Amino acid sequence: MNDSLNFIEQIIEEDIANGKHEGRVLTRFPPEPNGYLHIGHAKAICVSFGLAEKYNGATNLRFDDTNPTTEDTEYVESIKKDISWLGFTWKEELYASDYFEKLYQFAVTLIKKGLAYVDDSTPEEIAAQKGTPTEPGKDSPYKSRPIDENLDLFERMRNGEFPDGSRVLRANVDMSSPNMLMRDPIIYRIKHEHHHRTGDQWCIYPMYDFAHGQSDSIEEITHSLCSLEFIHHRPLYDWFIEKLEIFPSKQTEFARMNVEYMITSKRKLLKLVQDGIVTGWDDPRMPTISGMRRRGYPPMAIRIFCDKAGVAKRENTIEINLLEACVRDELNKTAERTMVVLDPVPLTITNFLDGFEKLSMELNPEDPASGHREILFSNEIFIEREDFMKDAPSNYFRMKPGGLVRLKHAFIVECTGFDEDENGVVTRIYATYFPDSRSGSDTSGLKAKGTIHWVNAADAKEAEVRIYDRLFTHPSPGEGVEDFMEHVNRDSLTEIKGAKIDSGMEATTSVGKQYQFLRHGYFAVDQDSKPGLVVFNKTVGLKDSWAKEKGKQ
RNA sequence: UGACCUAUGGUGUAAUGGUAACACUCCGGUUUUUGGUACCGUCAUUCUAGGUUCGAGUCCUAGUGGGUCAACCA
Repeated sequence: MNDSLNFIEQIIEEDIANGKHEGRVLTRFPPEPNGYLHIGHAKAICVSFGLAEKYNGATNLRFDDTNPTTEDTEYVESIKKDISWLGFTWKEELYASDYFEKLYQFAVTLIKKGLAYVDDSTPEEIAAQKGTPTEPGKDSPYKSRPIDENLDLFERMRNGEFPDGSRVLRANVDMSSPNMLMRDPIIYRIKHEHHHRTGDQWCIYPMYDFAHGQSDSIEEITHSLCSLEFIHHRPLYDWFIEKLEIFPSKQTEFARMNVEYMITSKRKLLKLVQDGIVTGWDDPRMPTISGMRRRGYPPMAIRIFCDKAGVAKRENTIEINLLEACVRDELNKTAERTMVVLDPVPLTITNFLDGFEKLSMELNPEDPASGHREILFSNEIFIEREDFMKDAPSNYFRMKPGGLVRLKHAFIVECTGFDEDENGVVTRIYATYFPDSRSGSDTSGLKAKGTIHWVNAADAKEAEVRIYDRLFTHPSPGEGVEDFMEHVNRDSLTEIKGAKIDSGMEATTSVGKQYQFLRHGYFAVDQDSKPGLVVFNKTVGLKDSWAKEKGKQ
């Protein structure tokens, strides 16, 4: 594989070489249970779980549930499902809320050391004290409150004696620091709110900065990997660990992955759902893990994609075609082949008389072990409307009057004519077949430049096929416009009702099963399928060099 | 009038002071009973200017561009 190391791997290998933490590697994935996981989370998961896996370590799944206002158990299950689906296993399932008592004691320790104080200032006053990035802050009038008073007040905060917002606990750091986060950050706030796990046990809750690093430390996380925007938090992360004299977890930041035509903002994703642009969080067009799963992206393709995108510290936007290339690559190896006609036009084989012929179709030419399936051929079949042209250019290798074409897995046929309606729309095509040109035992000596797929009319079933285009018309949705909704592609879904599949194939379908529709692309069976009507989602198309050729004219 | 992060083909990632490499895209070609797959080929004066060095993408200095930081969110 690739023997060069990314910068985090270099750090880890150096730590191992130095015998740090006895060479142990323990990472964590810390989602907040307030939404669904998306492609950006997939990247974070692949980095934290992947690195631990690589260095014989482990990863804890820790829900960062310190804000009861927005969080809910409902999300816990979907997050666990998504991580498992990606193929990762966590060592322990943990919750920051498990540490509320410990965290409270940490805060008491800080107060006793004169490193935290209760502040009675209003939110507006605190904001004013903070200053701006270019101007230093000013000390709060409560900064020098005596330790005993702080201890008493903090305990009374816990006991519920004060209303929401009336007081906070602040770390006593440095209001003149150039790093805004070091300007006496709030570490506890009062919220008389029901928590999804601790119920009404608490009415004060720790802030991110006073929960995350300490949770890492409690679990003895060796490498706490997060995205670049947390880099300013690191001095504070280290400050708490130093002052509390607890296990020295280390935070390392890497750039989050952006993908063309995708958004990962929770607020924007929610807007798409609420406005009915998509049918839900798991709509196959959504960049959520559940959406990609429904669309038919194999988990391994997503993992390989994240891996190929790499790990570094600069802003990046990965091309969507890398993701699609990974999906095709995976599906090419695993998807069962089948012939499906999306836009059917009947073809009559005029010299094939009554009855039918049994033919054998390989399930996957990339995997000889996959075997074969029997299909029927008769004098009445459907072919793809776009596989026939009345007046075709010489570089068109498909069916055209007087031309030869191979019917995949069957025979070479010669087009002898066609019917059309008053609008010039072709309603039926006629051809003769060459009995000695049967696939696998062709002795005809004929050469057909093109091969097209077909479905036998007598046993054809109708299916619904949903074709997806990008959800946005711009690779960076929202860029250069006031509202990202201006870049929504209002035509991202095409529903095809009368596609033709053969009954033998229909019998093999089950929700989630992936197929390659020959010459079209990869499709997955959708959960909306009903008895008698299979619904497919188009996962991704095959590369189409004919479309490219046509586009040149 | 600040601090921090960052700068290598179209995109992303390597090269750890010694011939700028790999993947995807693009373009061209070979093979092909999927216009798929597979395979081959083309595509870069490493942001700028100085400096250190026999030698700099890499180290130093200054500039420039991009990003982040002023939630009782995470």
